[in-house]
Amino acid sequence: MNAEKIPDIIIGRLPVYLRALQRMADSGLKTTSSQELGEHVGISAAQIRKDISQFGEFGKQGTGYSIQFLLDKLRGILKVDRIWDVVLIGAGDMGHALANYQGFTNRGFRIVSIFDNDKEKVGTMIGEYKIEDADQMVEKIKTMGVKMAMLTVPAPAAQNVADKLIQAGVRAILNYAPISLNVPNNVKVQYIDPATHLQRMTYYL
Amino acid sequence: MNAEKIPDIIIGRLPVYLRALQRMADSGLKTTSSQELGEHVGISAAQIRKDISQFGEFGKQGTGYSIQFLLDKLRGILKVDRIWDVVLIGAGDMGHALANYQGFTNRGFRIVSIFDNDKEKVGTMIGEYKIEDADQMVEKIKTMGVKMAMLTVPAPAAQNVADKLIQAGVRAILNYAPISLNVPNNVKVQYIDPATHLQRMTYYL
DNA sequence: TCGCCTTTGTGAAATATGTCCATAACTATA
DNA sequence: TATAGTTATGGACATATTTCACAAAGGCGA
Repeated sequence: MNAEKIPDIIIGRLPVYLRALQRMADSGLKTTSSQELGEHVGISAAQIRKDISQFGEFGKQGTGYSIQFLLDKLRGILKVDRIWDVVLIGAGDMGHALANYQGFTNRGFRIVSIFDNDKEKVGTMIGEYKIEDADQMVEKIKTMGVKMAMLTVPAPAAQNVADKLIQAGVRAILNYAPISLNVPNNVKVQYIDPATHLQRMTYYL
Repeated sequence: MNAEKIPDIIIGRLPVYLRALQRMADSGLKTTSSQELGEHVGISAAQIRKDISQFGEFGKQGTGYSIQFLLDKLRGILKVDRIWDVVLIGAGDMGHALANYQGFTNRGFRIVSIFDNDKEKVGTMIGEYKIEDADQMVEKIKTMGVKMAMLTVPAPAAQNVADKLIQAGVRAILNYAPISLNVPNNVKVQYIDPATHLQRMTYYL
């Protein structure tokens, strides 16, 4: 119905719905149902309906959901109906992979700067980006007003860099360093650590 | 008390504890408490105690936990007290970054083969690995008996490759392709999609 | 228009997860 | 040995999340 307090776990599923709906739209479909969407993303139809109904009545009985309408609504809810500037810290292998990744732009994000503290790397190019000096990171982030960062520095440096990012005004960090970050309540962190993800599956093997 | 049926959500936290404990051990600490560990990983002490106590009485009242003992126990529970062979499918930028990543070996994993379907790439090297032909993927995986795979192919190819992996006996997939995979119940998938992770945070900005 | 089919939205019930707290166990100190 | 200070354990309690099941609404064909 309305947006009192939406649990984070629901927010976490919306990007998955969004991704699946985008694929359906791309393949020319116009409508879908909670049943069909659920089969695509591996989530029960009831849960999808409940999740969506938190934000309004977006479906039609007997018909299901208009894909384009639902896409627009979800993008609005997640605030990816705009382009977010993101900075990338760390120009190692992972930094290169992210800098070259073509999948950000049509999903609401744009890398605006890449920083590294290795003076050898500063000034060199990654694709269209010139690597900037980490010494100027805080000032530049403040100037640009960037709120999101991707962190691909070595683990021992990560907390220190995160502190600086937060000081510079960053409020959301996608952390590739294999370490838990200590951040204030008003800062969000998402963790990507392949070894951790693999370890989460071995239990079941 | 014991291992009747451990919720997946608990299994998911164990690798995080493991990672933090490993860091503590590396810095020379011998014991820790649920309180201290919780501060490191951002989880309440009560929850950590409850999680750990699912598997046995690993702590000592008044003292806390022996870091080395708890490390051993967690590794045993997660079955990362051994080395798992992993295949990497897709030799793009992300595949390169993973192939060069040094963080797998001391956390229980070893990349044993890299496959790509681009004949131009087959035979070329990534570090110490020679890229192999995807046509022979199924057979080779079967021969090696590999149970885990990392998937870094383009989204349109991912489901098809996943089907082949499963046919070859793979039971756990770390999926970097931005698409939900349809897999049988006895196969585990973990998703890594930077755009999805970023979209999970914009809601709060 | 009238049935019949489909599908949503949603309270209620069922599960699952997280927190609290009383108790017991251990350390350290005197 | 006694006492004070820590800390794990585990059961009770509180919250959160998921599933169920059904009324209501829309589509479609006769």
